[in-house]
Amino acid sequence: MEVRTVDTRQRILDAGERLFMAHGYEGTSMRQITGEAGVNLAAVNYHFGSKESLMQEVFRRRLDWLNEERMRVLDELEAEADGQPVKPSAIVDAFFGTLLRMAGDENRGGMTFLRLLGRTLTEPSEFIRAFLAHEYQVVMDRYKEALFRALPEVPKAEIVWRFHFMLGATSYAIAGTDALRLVTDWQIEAEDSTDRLDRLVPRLMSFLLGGLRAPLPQF
Amino acid sequence: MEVRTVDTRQRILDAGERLFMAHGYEGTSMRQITGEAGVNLAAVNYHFGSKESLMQEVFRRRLDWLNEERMRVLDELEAEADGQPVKPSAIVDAFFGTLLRMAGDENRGGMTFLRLLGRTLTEPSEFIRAFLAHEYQVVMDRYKEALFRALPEVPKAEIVWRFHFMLGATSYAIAGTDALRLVTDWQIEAEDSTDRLDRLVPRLMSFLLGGLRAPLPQF
DNA sequence: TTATGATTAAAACGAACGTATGAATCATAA
DNA sequence: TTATGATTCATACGTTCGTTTTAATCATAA
Repeated sequence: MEVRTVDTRQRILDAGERLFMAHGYEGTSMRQITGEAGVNLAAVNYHFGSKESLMQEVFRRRLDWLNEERMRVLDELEAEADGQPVKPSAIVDAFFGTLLRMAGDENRGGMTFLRLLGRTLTEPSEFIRAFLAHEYQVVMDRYKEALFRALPEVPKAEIVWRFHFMLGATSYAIAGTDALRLVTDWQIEAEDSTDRLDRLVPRLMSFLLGGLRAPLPQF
Repeated sequence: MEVRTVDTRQRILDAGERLFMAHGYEGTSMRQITGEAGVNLAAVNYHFGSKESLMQEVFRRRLDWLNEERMRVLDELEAEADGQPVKPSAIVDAFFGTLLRMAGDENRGGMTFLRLLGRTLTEPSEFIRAFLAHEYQVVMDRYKEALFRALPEVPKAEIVWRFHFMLGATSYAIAGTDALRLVTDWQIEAEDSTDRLDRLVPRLMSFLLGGLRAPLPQF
């Protein structure tokens, strides 16, 4: 628990976060990580035990705060609502807005972690899916229940699907700052990256709410 | 160009498609692929040259048809419209509906390819991103232009963003038949897989159109 | 039937992987 | 100052990776 230790752990976590984001879990080697972190190759196994454990720690460091924050905000909303259902827009903002606003906070991983999370949600190795499922379970259930109460006229299965679609749109919007160039070329280049994030939140929120409240499909 | 050759190539492509879908590009080894295909290890390099080229061929085999079909459908729609803008719902269906309906056709890769595509869009290795960008460029531009004309009152940048969000929701909906269990547990289990797909298309379409036509965000 | 080119097969290549080891170095408390 | 436990370091281990090589086998045309 000395200065150097904390520093080394931190440097490894930071490098891992960035490299896993850029090249994926399998595509990143321990030598890349320790190289970028400027520490010895053996440091990862000494401090974290294994590459898998490092990956988990990279996520835990950020998700613990995020999930607590999501719980806290929803608690607040439900307290304010005083028994009444919380507005859908407030629920969506509490879940996705909180996530997106993380990207503005470099101390919480900023864009890097957000993009890592986005890409990991669609490329889960077995061990990472199990880990994420476990970390997310409780929060997910709370938010689903809140949406059920907020939209009593919408079938629950439909809400679950739309939650899923919202997750996808958000993951992709985050993960794909590069893939974005696949869809667009020039239209968005003008905005710099912080400006882009500021505008992304309301843009995405409008889209998500529009989708959530769309007319029900006719089978 | 004999029977055995064609068969070997096909078996490798099928195995590669399935394994890349399940474990990602980096997470799949040539020995897994040739093992599952029941061919010799050297067959991949003989027939495709390298692992990267195999990956590209796995995509090309499906995307060529998909992109042609998307072009054909949009051509038809614009011919019918006879100079007038095509309805947004028709454009969305031509792009995303065509994609989703591929999943019902086992001869075109079915769910397997669709999920591979979905996950690859968020985990692109450099070489794969370049390849997809090249394959998609022309089709994307056509559809963007069609949407610009269909929604003249919406700023172009906004349309591009929303196209991007729609891509994300769709990718995730496809790729995440497993990750889905992260969000839901029981609600959807009841439906079997073909039934699920039949219902997914209208569900997703409602969501996408709701998002596309949502009120513009206030900055 | 034999010659030829295409394909398959077995084996090996060097490189890179994640991990483990044991000695050197550090910070700290006695 | 010395002893002790924590950390860093260089190095090596055994595996697995994608690829290459060389020989065997196949199908086909002369």
